[in-house]
Amino acid sequence: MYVTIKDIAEKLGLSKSTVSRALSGDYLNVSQETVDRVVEAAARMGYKRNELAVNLRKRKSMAVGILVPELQTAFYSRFIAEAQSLLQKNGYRTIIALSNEDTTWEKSSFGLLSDYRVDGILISVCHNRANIEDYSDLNGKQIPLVFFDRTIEDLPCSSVRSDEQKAVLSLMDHLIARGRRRIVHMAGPDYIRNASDRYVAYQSVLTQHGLAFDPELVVKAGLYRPDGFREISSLLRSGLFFDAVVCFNEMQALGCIEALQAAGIRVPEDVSVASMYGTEVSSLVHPSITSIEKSVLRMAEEAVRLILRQIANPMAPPSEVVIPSDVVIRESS
Amino acid sequence: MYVTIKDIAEKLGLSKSTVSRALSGDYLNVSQETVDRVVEAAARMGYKRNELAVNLRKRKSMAVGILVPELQTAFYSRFIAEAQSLLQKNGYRTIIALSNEDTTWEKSSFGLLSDYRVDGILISVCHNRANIEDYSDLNGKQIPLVFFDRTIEDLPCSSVRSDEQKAVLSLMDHLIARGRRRIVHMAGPDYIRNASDRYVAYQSVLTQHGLAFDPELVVKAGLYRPDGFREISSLLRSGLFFDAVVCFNEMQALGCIEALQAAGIRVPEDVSVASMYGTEVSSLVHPSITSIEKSVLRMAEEAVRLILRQIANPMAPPSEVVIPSDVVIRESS
DNA sequence: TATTTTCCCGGAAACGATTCCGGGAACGGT
DNA sequence: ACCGTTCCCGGAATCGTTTCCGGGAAAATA
Repeated sequence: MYVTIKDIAEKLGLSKSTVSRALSGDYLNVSQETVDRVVEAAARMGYKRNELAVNLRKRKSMAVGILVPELQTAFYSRFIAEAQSLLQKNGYRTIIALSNEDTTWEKSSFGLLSDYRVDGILISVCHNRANIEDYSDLNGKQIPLVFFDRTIEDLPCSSVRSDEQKAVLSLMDHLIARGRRRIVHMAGPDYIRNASDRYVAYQSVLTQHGLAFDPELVVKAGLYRPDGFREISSLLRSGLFFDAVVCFNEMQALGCIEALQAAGIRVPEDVSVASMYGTEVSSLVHPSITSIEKSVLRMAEEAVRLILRQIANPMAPPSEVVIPSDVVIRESS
Repeated sequence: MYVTIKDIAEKLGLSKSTVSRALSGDYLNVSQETVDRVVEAAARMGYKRNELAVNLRKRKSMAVGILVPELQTAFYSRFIAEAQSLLQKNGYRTIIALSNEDTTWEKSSFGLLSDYRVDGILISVCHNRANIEDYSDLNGKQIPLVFFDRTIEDLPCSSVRSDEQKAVLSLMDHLIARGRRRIVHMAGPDYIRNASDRYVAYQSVLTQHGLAFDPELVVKAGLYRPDGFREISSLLRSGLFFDAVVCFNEMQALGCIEALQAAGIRVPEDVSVASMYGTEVSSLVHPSITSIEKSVLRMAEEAVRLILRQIANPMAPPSEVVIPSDVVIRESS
């Protein structure tokens, strides 16, 4: 079915070794004439290298995997595009795999990547994860890992994330400057590093500004639109006073705004809403949502740099890179 | 580094063959006791099958590739999720690859997939494609192909697409029922089957309803937000009268609406806007956009069904599946 | 001319699995 | 006691490639 190196060798009366050398550009050990003949024959016969065999033999693949939880969020699709193009410049190909925010899927996708013996993996962990044991398993496979965006604590791996602390700081500074005093913090799952970082920052900003910390203003919510809607609705029913909300993400913020508007509360006149990390959707909806912009490009650059370093020297100590991000003020605040 | 079948064999004093059989569940040719020993040892030693070797030996990979132009559009990310889960149910894994709407990328991604000897590929072609020759090349590789959503004409491959004709029909029926008479048709690139289908349908609907066909109402536009904005702006400047616009996609529609509103024209009171194929963004923006909903699930189902059939029997004649889609009426019309 | 170096190339062993083939042991039937 | 089955298992080939090793011929040096 496929034409192999052996076919070429037989047709040309050469050995497999020579053909392989000619094709791989080992110009020291094969005459120019032979190279020409082989290359010509290969092209004519429609030869295509079997990467499976190459990888098996070389025990590596010149490919890195990118494992993301989902693709709906523009951040991930952009990251993939950027990282892919950077990796390609360095001679690496990419295999994209999904975890669908699910532990089992994640494991199986990781399996796919390691089965194909990728030389490294860029991974953003899925949300509904119970423990980090599996990740140390993954890490135990000796395959270079770089966590990005959603990172895991206490794992001796390199990671790239955005500066959650500073992001929260800027966002809250902005709100406080607008005269807001009672700011609701919608927390995310706390095994995600980002989430805990934000929570810490939230508290420290309050004390910095001499504002009281009210635990009732901290609500744990799911990550999607209905979650935001539900939490804010129940908060409103409870009669608690608040004048601003900082959400975990855009969709949550959307739900918040809908809940507020449904209750006849004006945004941003009565209550300001802001989102950590928004995509273009933030600017499309009405009112458009004040949010933090992650620098996809820089994160991709760092992640690629780190994985390449790790591949080149697996013993290199892991490093954590933190990327600053900007707050974009829009109508909702 | 990795523990192999040979390691297990040596540790247990068995041959590689026996270990392989025990592990692959060939219970006829190996005693239960040996199976148990092998399985136990494999688990204890952390054995992981090298799929590369298996695929090399079996000459197939039990993997199918999904090649999409981009991931920003929710349609593709959803399609991938659906198709992936269906394929998994059938024992296939998936490799996702991107073309980034670029011919060169597409070729290289296709190369990646065929290098890895995937058993089949689901592909949605990229837009800025000059000719279809490359696709016949791809087809010549003897690897089963199924085109989905964006299909190519005149290629002996199976394909799955939505019913553009009927979609245009429903959308225009709706607009005409609303009293619209001069409907602008924003055309897409005509080498894409979807686009030409729509154009034909546009014309036939007009004659069906006894409306005049005005070539000036047909504008060729790019596929993104600024394109919609630009085209409608220039149309407005030209002074041509129209009371409705049917866009190629959601982003284009968004641009249209912005252009109209910028000119002080009300949507939908003065001009209705509708989009072929919208995602949730259509429902989030204000005014929300009337659009056609493609049935991602059904398309994924059909695509997977076709590729599996083609893999099982490469000689099976190609078939074209057309999937109906629904019009969702929102504020913009 | 004899010896060393250089230049190409072939043979063979890997890489890690599957699978065909055949053979020894145990077992039942005559 | 002999033969035919059945049950397990090992040996070896195979998938397509790379790469180490070594060898023969030509070229360069002594």
